[in-house]
Amino acid sequence: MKAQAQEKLTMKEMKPDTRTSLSDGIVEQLVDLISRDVLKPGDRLPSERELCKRLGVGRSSLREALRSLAVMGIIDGRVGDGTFVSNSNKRYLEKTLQWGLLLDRKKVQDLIETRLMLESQTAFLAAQRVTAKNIEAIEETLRGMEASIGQPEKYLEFDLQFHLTIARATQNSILYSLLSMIRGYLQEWIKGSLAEPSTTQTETRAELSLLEHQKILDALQKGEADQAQQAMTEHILSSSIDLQR
Amino acid sequence: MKAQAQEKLTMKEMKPDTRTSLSDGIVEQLVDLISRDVLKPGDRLPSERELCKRLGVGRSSLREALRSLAVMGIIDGRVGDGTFVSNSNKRYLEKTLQWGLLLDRKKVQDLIETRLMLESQTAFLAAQRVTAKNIEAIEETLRGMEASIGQPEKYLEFDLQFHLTIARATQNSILYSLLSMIRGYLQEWIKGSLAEPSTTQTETRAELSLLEHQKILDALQKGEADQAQQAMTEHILSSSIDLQR
DNA sequence: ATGCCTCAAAGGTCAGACCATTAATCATTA
DNA sequence: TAATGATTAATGGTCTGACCTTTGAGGCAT
Repeated sequence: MKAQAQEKLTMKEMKPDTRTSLSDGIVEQLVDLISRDVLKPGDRLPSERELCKRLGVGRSSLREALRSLAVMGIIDGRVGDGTFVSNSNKRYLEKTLQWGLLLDRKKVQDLIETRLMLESQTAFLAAQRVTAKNIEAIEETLRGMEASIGQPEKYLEFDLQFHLTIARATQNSILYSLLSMIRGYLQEWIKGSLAEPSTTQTETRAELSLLEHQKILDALQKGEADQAQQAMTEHILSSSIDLQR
Repeated sequence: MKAQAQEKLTMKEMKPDTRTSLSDGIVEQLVDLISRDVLKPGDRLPSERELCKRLGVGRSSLREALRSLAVMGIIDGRVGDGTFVSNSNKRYLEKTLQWGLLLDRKKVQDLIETRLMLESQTAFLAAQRVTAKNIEAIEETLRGMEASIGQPEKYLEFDLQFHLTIARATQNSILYSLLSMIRGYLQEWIKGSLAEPSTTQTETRAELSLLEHQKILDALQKGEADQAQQAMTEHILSSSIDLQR
């Protein structure tokens, strides 16, 4: 039928089809509210059903809008509790970066290589920017490793935290995010090949590993960037030997 | 009621609550399909109703999953037609810049820093592994840059391809993937701040840029890894000056 | 106070319906 | 025959109302 097509269409100023999808419109409204600080981080949004009535849209559309914001890391839903504005919004990059990497077929060799690149320079940066608090946190993880020697599962976890804490010390969130993902993938792979017999004695390997970590920590404490990078490089190469196959 | 709570819970190996939301599970499945090239860019997904039946989920959940992928720029829905896999590695932000505010200065700085880390070492690796075919492709992009001087849009595109082609030359898909994403984000940001007046003459800047790129190519051709790394580092630092602010 | 129970409200999911848009098909016309 | 217009089936987009599990708060008994 197209009712308005029957009127004389004067052709003057026909809107260039500015129709945006409904849920996108909602996203825009909410982003606007948040960017104008009407909704501050930590705030709780009205319930979905409430928002539906207020915005005059169905719950599907509303939920798709919320989903968008959640993917961007702007809001965060907790079942049974409510939906909240994320404390640190702008997580969008990390989120999509994460999914993006998921798109890749993960080859262990490539992962190790990339990890070496990133983490050696991460150590360099960290040595320059590390705070007393960071050092403390790193020491904590190292103590955890010492305490859990002989328990590979636990040890690996502290190992992971050791490296991530250093990454955090660079104050570069992108870097942290990337390393976290790469190491995460490797972690899974490592666990999978834990049972396999190692060429070197596990005990000896752990002792060596501890020494290497200690060396990295030393360099960080002294703020010796080059030294930290060197120690990290050696550590990663050394610890990757068992994985190279 | 909690049926299983009534059994003797032996506490051995209780899963750390690994339950993920249903739609996130779907996202993972689809991402997996795409990453394994079962679904290639440009392909059309089965209709939503079809996917529902095949995955055994309701349409809401399915749609929320699709929404996530759409926000990330991985798929693209066209009403009345179907949903398609984005012929991608390009559409990252296109949508997102509308919601603005997502890229703050700090993040851009982090991106540049991370890019410098990755790309300098990428040049190093590429110099060792580059093939004749790679060289040819790189030369191609360089010619494109020369030809499109004075047309910032086009020039930027060839610039991007230049760097990505080098990344591809490392034969490390993870590396390529990461650089592609990082550079993609920066690209959008650069475009956004294209109109702003530059301190240096655009012409002069372009000339310099060409020289820098040529220098990198030279090093790659000669297989001089250190030299390539050095040239790349200088280039990135130089070209980032206008962005540092 | 402490712990347990109940219950209302929240987000998550489902099923079925309707709408607007699109592309393909078929019928009409010049 | 070729161009044009109408029909139609399928698609994504939206709405509704229902049910589920989880959560936190308030009341109850200990």
